[in-house]
Amino acid sequence: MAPFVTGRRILRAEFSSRFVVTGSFDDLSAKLEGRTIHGISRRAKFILLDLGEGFLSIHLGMTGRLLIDARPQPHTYGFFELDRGTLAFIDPRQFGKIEWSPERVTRLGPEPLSIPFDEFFARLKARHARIKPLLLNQAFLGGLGNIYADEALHRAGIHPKALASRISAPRARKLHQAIQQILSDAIEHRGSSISDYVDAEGERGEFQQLHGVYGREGEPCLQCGSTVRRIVLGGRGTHYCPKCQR
DNA sequence: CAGATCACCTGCTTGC
DNA sequence: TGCAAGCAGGTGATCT
Repeated sequence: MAPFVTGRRILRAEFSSRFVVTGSFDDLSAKLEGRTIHGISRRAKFILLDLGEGFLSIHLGMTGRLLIDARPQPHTYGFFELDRGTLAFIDPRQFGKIEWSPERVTRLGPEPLSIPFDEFFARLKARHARIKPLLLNQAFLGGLGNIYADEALHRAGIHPKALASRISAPRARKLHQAIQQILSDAIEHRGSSISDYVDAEGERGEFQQLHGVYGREGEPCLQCGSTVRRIVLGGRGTHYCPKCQR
């Protein structure tokens, strides 16, 4: 998306969901219209448009899409007309968020792809919590979601209910590597498209075909052949191999 | 503080 | 065929 939006001016911005945009639509439009997009970046799961004196934060939630030059379609709750082209935010469930310079972006934990092992291990040791829900806690680590938490734990051979503070250094090392590997691999395959996710051009990802446990309840573990199980942990579906993950 | 439950939404799948 | 229940990639409030 960077080559498409960098240096573009926002001519018009329109919003239409009280759930996606909290506060006044007109106030947000007024903040955006006429500004130039200096750059685009990512912090955890937030897409950030750098607008000079502030930034626009876009979170895709579960079903959000941010599309370049999309055709008109239902559930479009944010629409940006640029000096060249358009951006559309589409989100059927409206769990996504569009916000102006929100505080919450500053309260996120370290980036999983750049946190050093020593810091990761120290943070683990400080927590009396089960590892799976902890990995999903965005204040602990910013950016892991349900799919990649399950996949990373599977690659590392760690049970999702393991207590974070009791994970040994060698196993923490494996987990740290597994998290970085799974994210790198997923990015290389352009993400996991289970039902809704597409990139800015509307293209689906392919990584869902390489999931080891996520969405594979009742199927054999590709490592050992045991049956993949699904439990609920912290309110989230959790997939793991009972033999590989102790 | 950990963790469970619920709530915010729509839409698809499953089971009766 | 129809309908209700269950489930979904996220996050945050509230209660125990």
